[in-house]
Amino acid sequence: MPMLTDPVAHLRDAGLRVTRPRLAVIEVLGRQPHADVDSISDAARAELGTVSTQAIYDVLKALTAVGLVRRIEPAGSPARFELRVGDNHHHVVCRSCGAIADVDCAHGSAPCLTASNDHGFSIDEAEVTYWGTCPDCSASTTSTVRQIPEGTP
Amino acid sequence: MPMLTDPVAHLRDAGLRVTRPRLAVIEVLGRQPHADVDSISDAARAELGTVSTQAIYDVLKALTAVGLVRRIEPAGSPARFELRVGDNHHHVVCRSCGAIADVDCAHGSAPCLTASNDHGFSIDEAEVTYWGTCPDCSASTTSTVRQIPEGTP
DNA sequence: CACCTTTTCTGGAATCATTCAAGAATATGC
DNA sequence: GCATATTCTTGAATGATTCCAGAAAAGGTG
Repeated sequence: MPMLTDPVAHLRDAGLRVTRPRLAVIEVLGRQPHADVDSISDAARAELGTVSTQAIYDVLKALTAVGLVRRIEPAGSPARFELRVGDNHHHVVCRSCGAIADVDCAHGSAPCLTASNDHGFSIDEAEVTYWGTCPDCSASTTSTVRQIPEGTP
Repeated sequence: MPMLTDPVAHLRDAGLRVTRPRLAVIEVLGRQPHADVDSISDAARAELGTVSTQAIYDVLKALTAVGLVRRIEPAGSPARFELRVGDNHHHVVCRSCGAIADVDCAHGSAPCLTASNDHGFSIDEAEVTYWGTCPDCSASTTSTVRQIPEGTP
């Protein structure tokens, strides 16, 4: 992962000051991709002892603005963040537990960007969200939805 | 638009009671696709005289649950709703003004659903959001950002 | 057609994520 | 080392959405 080799250098390259909260956030995102603000705060606090929620929001905004971090926001779930990796990947979101995983689009590096360039919009990005059920949730909900315990005849 | 021929029948078919707020919401969505809750409330109130915000939310939830209405939620914007049409279309969202337009995916009726079925998720829907600039915003921001009116030499 | 049950609507308050504001602390260039 | 611009802290505000309990209305039934 070229992204994590030197967070300090990456911050400097982006013209951002190197601060402890920023390094902590980057470090956390390296370990937990798709984390939400809450998880990031918790993990960062575990590392630094204390960080304000504002600082986390500000850091994420700054990192997102320079493109070091990417913000994803699946419907119905708070914003999540991931280290920006060069490749053009998308996400699968679990309908029941909200888990997110990366998915490389089947069409190579520039998937689906060829919308029938409708309505005069100039399109610069195609974001694909796959909705489904994650392995864990599939396992616990065998076929249809049945809450009745096994032993009930 | 087969969807609008008889809202009453559609409600009945879906097993929902026919109430004035529901008819109003459907009627409004027929005229303003991609409306947010606020616009829907306003338009519905203009028609019925008075409707509580709750009623609007409840109606939208009920209609969405039975599939008569589809909820879309582009990042950074409140939820928007559209009458569920059978075809599998996607949306272009304008980055500066938030305008939304429908886009038929270039791949026919089941676009991009062929994600490299990663991580064991069972995928049932692919949602594509195109991000760009709408004609109006493109026009007012000619090349770089310039607010200077045309007549200024 | 009147009645009864279920579902829906009203009004008000609560929640969650996110943002705003003003001052204190800190990183960086000279 | 110091000055200054940027970043972090604390505390409160905002906006969308949901929860709650009671009043009203819809639709099937006798």
